[in-house]
Amino acid sequence: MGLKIASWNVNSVKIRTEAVSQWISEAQPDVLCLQEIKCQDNSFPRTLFEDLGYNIALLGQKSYNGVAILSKWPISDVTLGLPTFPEDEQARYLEAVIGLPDEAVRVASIYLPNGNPPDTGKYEYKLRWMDALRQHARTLLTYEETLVLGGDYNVIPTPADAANPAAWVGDALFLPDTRRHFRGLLNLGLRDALRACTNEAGLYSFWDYQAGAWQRNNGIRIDHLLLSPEAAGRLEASGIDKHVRGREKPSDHVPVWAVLN
DNA sequence: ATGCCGGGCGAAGCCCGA
Repeated sequence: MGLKIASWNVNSVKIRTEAVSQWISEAQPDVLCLQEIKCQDNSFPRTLFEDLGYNIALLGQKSYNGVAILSKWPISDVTLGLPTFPEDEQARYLEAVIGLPDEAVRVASIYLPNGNPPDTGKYEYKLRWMDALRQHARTLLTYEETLVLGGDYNVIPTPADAANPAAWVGDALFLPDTRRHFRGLLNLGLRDALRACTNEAGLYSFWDYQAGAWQRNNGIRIDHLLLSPEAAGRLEASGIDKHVRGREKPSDHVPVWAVLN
């Protein structure tokens, strides 16, 4: 069977309760990292997901951001926010240990800042956040655990990850500094799960609501699962559930997933 | 196309996302 770990920016969990429960019922992930839940912990639809058989860890925030981890297995050792960025005021990082019957797997749900427009403090914040993530990931890797850092990285890693890369030149998702910081994560020894399985172009995880981006398949791949060497050695498959974007009231992102043996 | 759609908030219109 394997351990299925997924990540999905749902763009408001309250609006997306039906879509999320439908996908969960079909895809049956063991662990699901959610981003942009856009609600405080006390208004998260907790019982809905508990009834589907999930334990829940939350770092909510009013109106914006907010991350969650759902797990069929027990959750412990929850970390709220990046330990390397304690003054961060935005709910963008949640980490927990998933207790499988005979092992533990560490998982993080990440909502990396967008960073636009690039000539502002928003971009400085993005790069600072990426520095803090790299610093923390370096520590996590010393544990030599099965580790999955899943989330909306707001990074287009390469031109092959955009339908129209020229349109993203100068954008905070694709600037050389952004891509350099992302490579910094990979160069720690983390592996992009999807790219460990395929070099195929045309695989996207986000399509803008505007300008018929979905209808034209004008997408970008910005949601990623980064794996420690221990996790990468167990990787059986990885994919993107593109069809979810074509449903009623979709998020602009779709679920990405990996299966470990 | 530095906002065309679609969220939140809160009850009109602005802030935000990528």
